[in-house]
Parts: sequence; C-alpha cells; structure tokens
Amino acid sequence: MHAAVLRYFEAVAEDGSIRRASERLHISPSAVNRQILKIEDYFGTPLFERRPDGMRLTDAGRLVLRHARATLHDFTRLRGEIDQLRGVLSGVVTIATLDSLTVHFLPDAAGRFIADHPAVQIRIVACDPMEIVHSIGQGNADLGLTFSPTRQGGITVLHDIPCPMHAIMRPDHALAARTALTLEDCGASRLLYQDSSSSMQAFFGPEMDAFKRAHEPAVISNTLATLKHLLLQGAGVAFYTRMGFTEELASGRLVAVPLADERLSRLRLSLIAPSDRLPTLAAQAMAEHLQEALVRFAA
Amino acid sequence: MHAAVLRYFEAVAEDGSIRRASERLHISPSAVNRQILKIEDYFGTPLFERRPDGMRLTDAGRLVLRHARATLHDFTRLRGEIDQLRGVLSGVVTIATLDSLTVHFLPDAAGRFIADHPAVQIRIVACDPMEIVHSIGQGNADLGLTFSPTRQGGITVLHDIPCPMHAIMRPDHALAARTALTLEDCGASRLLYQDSSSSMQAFFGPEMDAFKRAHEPAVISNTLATLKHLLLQGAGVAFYTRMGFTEELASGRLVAVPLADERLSRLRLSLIAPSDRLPTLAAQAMAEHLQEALVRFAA
DNA sequence: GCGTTGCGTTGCAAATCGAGCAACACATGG
DNA sequence: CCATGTGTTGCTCGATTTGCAACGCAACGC
Repeated sequence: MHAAVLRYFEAVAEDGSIRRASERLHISPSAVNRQILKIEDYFGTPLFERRPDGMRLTDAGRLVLRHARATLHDFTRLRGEIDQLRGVLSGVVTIATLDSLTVHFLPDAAGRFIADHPAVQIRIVACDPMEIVHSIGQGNADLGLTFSPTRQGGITVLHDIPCPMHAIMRPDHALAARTALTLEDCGASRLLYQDSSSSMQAFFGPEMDAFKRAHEPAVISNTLATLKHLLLQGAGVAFYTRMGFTEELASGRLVAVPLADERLSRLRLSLIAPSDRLPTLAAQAMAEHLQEALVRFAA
Repeated sequence: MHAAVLRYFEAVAEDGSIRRASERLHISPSAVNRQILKIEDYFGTPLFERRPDGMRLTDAGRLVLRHARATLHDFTRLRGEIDQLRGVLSGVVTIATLDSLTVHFLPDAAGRFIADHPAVQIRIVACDPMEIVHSIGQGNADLGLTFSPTRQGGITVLHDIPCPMHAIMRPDHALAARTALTLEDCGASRLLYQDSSSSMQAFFGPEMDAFKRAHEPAVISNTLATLKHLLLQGAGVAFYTRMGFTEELASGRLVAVPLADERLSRLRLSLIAPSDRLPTLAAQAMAEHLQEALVRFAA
C-alpha cells in the first residue's frame, strides 16, 4: 500500500550506503538512488550527506526517517488490527533477549504462545544486554528481556522480577556446598566468563567489573552453550542467573550458589518495550503472555 | 512521497462516493476505483460497503482510514518541520471559528501572524459552535474557537477566557441604560436571534432554549453581519458576546448590557485542538499567538 | 412501465513511472 | 597507480497507472 521509497529510505539510512541497502532490498542501486534523489528534490533539501564511504543522514533526513519508520510501523499494526477483525491474531513479534533465556524460558513461553496464535511469527534474537536496550530504544525490536536498565530514554519497563546472579558449578566443586558466596570467594577457583563487552558495567556494577579485571578467566565465550558444556565438565565456576540452567539445576547436574554482593543479589530481569510508539496487537498479546510467564517463573 | 491511494481512500471515505471523490481529486473515477479495489484485494477484505447511493466504510475500512489520515497528517507536519530547519515556518493552519470572531478578533490576530510568518497559509472557516467541536474532533481543522464545550472526546482545550453573553442594542433603546439584564427583562423588546440550529442548548443551557421558544423573534439570521445591520438601525435586541462588536461598542454606536443569568454570564470562549494527533509546527505557533491575543483581549 | 440519473465496474489504449544494466566520476587505501 | 569502494546517469524495457468509453445495476419520477 505504501510507496516503496519509505522502505528504500529506511534501508539506506540504516545501512549508510545505497549499494548495501539495495542488496538487502533486492533492488538495483540505481533504482534506490533515484528514489532518494527524487524525494530530496521534492523537499528541496539534501537528506543525506554524501561521504566517500557512503550516506549519512542530515537533520532533515533524520526527520524523514522518523516519519518513514512511524508510517511503516503503523502500517504493520494496521494489518494486525484488520486480521484481528477476522478473529485471528497475526503479525511478527521481534524479541531481543539475553542469551540465557533462549535455552528454556523463551522457547517454552513462545511454544505455548504460537499454539494459541498460529498466525503470529516470533523472531527471537539473542544479544548483549546493552544491545537489547539499544534495539528497543531504536524500535528495532518489539519486546526486550534484559537486566533492568538504568533509566533510559525511549523505553518502557512493562514488568520485572528478581533475578539474582549465582555462581554456577558442578556439585562436586569445592564451593558447591556453600549457601552463599561473595565474588572474592570465587577468586581462587577457575573462572569462566561471559564475553563482557565492557559496557556491562551499567548492569552489574563496578564491583563485578573490578573483579573481572583482577581475576583472569580460564575461558571467555559469548555463548551460554559453550560455558554450560565446560561447567558440566567441571571446568570451573561461571556467574549467571538460574534462568539458563533450569534443567541442569533441577536434575542436580549443576548447582547455583547465590552471590551475596549487594548489587548482584538484587539484580532484576525486565520485560521492556519501545515507549514512543504503539505496540502491535501481536506484540501486546505476547507482552502479556511473557509477563505471566515471568510471574510464574518468579514463584 | 506517499502513495496516491492514501489520498484517494480518504477522499472516497469522506465523500461516500468514488465519483464525487474523483471529481475533487481531478482524477478519473476508474483510476480511483482501481486503487480501492487493489487495496481491498491486498487486505483480502472489503473496506467499503457498496450501496446503491455510494460507498460506506466497513469496520476494516475505518481502521484503514484512520491510518491514512494519521499518515497524511504526519506527513504535512514533516514538511513543516523540514521548512523550519531552513528557518521558515510554513504550512496551512485551518481555524474553525465562531462567526463573531471573524469580524475583528481573528483578522486582527491573523494579520499580525502572517506578517511574522509569510510562508504560513491561514484558512478561516466560520461555523456553528457544534460544527466547530465536530471539526476539531474529526481533525478537519487544526484549531477551533468556540464556547467552552461540555466534555467531549478527541478535544484538548488549550486556553479559555471569560466571554459573557450580552444584550446588544442601540444606545437609544429602552433597556440601554441598565447595568444588567435577565433574559426575561428582554422579553418585551423586539428580538433578533442568531440561527440556533437546535443543538446550541449544549452551550447556552436550557434557560436560553426555553426563552427562545417562549419569545418569537423579529428576525433570525445565521450571519452576524445581518443582525449587526439591523441592530444599528435600532431594530431590536440581540444576544451576543462583545467580540463581534468591538468597534461599534467603542464608538458608542451600540451598547452591550451584561446578562445576569447564571450560565450566560459565566460563558467562556475556548481555543481547542484535536487531542489525538500532534499539531503542525505552524498550528502550534498559531495556537500560541491566538492564546496571547485572547489573554490581551480578556484584559 | 420506462426513461433518467446516480452509482461502481471493466476493456482497452496511451502515458507515466520504476527497475535493471552498464558505464562513469570520484575518493580512498595499499 | 591500480584496485575497490562510493554515488550517479543514459538508456531500454516492463510494469503500473491513468483516461475514455461503455456496461450493469438500483432507485426515483412521471
């Protein structure tokens, strides 16, 4: 229904390049270029700066991008609303989430959701906590599951539950019998770190940051699967919440000892959404579904 | 920039007829019809009911109309914002107003406004108080000036000032020397009524309604100009606010005696705007300008 | 009853618009 | 200085959109 230029413009703005955008759009660069030139001519103002390495938005271009995004998003919402008039919930829901929730919690929740709403397509993308708040802030995802962020623009927290950090290890580990640990208690053990792309400090606090700098890990990985495998081999201790290990903890193959540190023990998991636009009906339903799942999990 | 179907769809929905819409759009009916059929095919649902006398929106159609309107309005706002980046305020501001304000107040305010902002086009449409709130509620006008409405959906009151009803007459009229009057006091005089399309009751209250039914007027007109002419000839008494007679009252050619009735003496004039959409930059500037003008007038 | 008038719709031809291809101009980095 | 990245342009072809005229249908008036 809408002019192609909206999608073209958004793609070029995001990719910072006509050629890259055209590839993603499966449209020739010249066609994309002409649409951009045409709309710049319409407004009588350049919307992109031409740089040797691509296109960068001007102030006017940023306004146009905002309009294009709003229009396209509102349109997908419209389609969902019309489908709902026929009695079916439809659309695509994109969820940006922590790695650890992709193991058990999310597949479980999503599975029950699609059983009720077969016309809804769910996209799950795992990424860093920081990327998650960024995705939500930019409106690239409909819902986000991450550690409660420090106050941030463009984000609404729909729900949050306590989600304390634990030291995860095998039952035969020296520290496994303890009922609580501090970070320092773990300093002597072999350590497995999640790839902490520096900016995690905002979530875990300076103490964790200082500890990680003071104690070299045996392995660093950005995927939970790797660390879980190593943990099951008894390779050391990792700092995680319980959410990625529900099965192993239930069966006793791993144990989780709570960390006593102020900040880490009070860590919370939040369900967040973009605040500057109306959610899709599908996203709204999914948000409620996830909220219930979180409440159930917290109990 | 946007697909033509947005404008076509809105026009057809408003006019309730493809042929009438096509005339307004200067496009052949077949072209308009095909766009409508195409988008209905896209959604897989009829968006209009075909009736022997034209097209009537379905529920799905109403959703599409809302989207089309929102998109188009957001687009005109975008153009205004881009113009403002260049330092000029631009766009069209439509003001729905009471007849009486078109005599002196609005032309005065508008004149000063366009002196500052030559790129802004101002559309002034005079209509009944009820039509005004309707226009604003539908988003057909950007700003409205009318008597303070009873709580109404889709409307924000930006400002209001006292605007008591008066009995307007020539200085040589029998009642002209009084400092206050009730409606009943005027019952014996010859009366000039504004065309009260029944629904005025919401603004002036049941007393005025009852009085008008009890006392037959000499003349009814829906234009202030007619009544003003008759008043200057000494043809009788009319009920109006002072706003349409500033010059005549200042020069002493007419006098205004306040009406003591509870409701009529507490009448207020409101500047209102649609509440469910962001105002154009031009509309916003005009709103502030009118607000100042109202404050100045109230003093 | 039957013509008239309004409505939406459709076939067909002309015009317009968008897309792809290949080439170009320019800047950057090895 | 060439190789590689960028945006841009001429040209051609195909898809889309438009206008005109005609059609089918329902309502109204005489």
